[in-house]
Amino acid sequence: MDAAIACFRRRGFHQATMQEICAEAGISAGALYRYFASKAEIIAAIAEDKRGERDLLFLQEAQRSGLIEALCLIAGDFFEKLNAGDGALIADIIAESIRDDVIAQSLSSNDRAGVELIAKAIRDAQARREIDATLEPESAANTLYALIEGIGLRRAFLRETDPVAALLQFRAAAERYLSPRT
Amino acid sequence: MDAAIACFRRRGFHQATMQEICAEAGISAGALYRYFASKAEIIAAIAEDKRGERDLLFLQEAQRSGLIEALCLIAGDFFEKLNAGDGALIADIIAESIRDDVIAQSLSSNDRAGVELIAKAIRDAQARREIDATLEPESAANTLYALIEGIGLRRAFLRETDPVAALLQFRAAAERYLSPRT
DNA sequence: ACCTGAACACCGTTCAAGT
DNA sequence: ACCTGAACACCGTTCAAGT
Repeated sequence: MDAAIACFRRRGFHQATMQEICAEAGISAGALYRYFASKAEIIAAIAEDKRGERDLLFLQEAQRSGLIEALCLIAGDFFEKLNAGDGALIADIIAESIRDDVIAQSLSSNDRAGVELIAKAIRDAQARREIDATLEPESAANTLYALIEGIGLRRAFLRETDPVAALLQFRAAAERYLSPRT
Repeated sequence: MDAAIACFRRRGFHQATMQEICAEAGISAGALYRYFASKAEIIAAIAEDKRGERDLLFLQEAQRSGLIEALCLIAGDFFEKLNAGDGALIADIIAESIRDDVIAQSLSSNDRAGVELIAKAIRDAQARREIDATLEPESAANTLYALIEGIGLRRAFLRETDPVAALLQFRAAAERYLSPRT
């Protein structure tokens, strides 16, 4: 899987060949297909593997510095990845997920867990009167996720991937979106 | 190009073959390569062709019903497309744009024109005191675009492509984002 | 039980040959 | 000048043969 990550990052999902991944991993094509049923399944495994240990960090930051700082942690991470050249790969994963039900299912459970985590932090922040109490937590968490991904992909597309500028844009939008109504 | 659209919609960008497009168009492979230098160039031509006549409609709606209704026109259009099954193709186009500088350049000029259009409508709405006057128009236009694309792609990924629900989500977020500060 | 790597089916692209 | 379609180089995947 490390070999596949290296190859995909270097050449993108569709450009990287199974032969290259085999060479990088030091195994034959037959052996690779013993562990992954297809090329698409390799992405699914990679993406699934990427989340997890960040969850704890997020909740800690939400308690210590507030919801928006915690969101900026996630957003900043994502923008760094895009700036490092993973944009096309991320878009490939999205495309592959939209097309393939099996991949979508294996990724969306992970995604829903992330949304639930943010929703929980939103409820905490509402209890602390830090943000608007009339926001529906799940829906707001989803919207914030969409905003992060949308800003990141747009910036990759427009070749404006400076992660600091991207984070400023997200922070400003999130503050407006979350601030209490009058 | 109509043949390519039909094939891409039916099977996706990477799954559709040049042979299929040739058959659908009723020409040979050689003839196709007389008009398009590569498969990637066909997407670029399609995407470039898609905008244009909507611009006038947007400005009229912005004048008649306000900025948010006009934005909902664009967003609704986009969500309809995703619900009709174009999500994977759109993600493919984004991935291809991020990877390929030539495609990115040909698409981004069109994209910038769209952002400029929204920015203009934002300035008008600010003059009418309809929305927050402290928003920077270009940056806000970009953020709204990112929000539309982010919501749409996320919903396609999560298999929740009902365009009415998507539009409600966008409208609520846009209202919060644009409303005057206190 | 697990791996190898040649072979298979198929792809995007080219170009000599036609009209 | 423009088109045809067989041929080329190369891809993801398989499977008989090895260890």
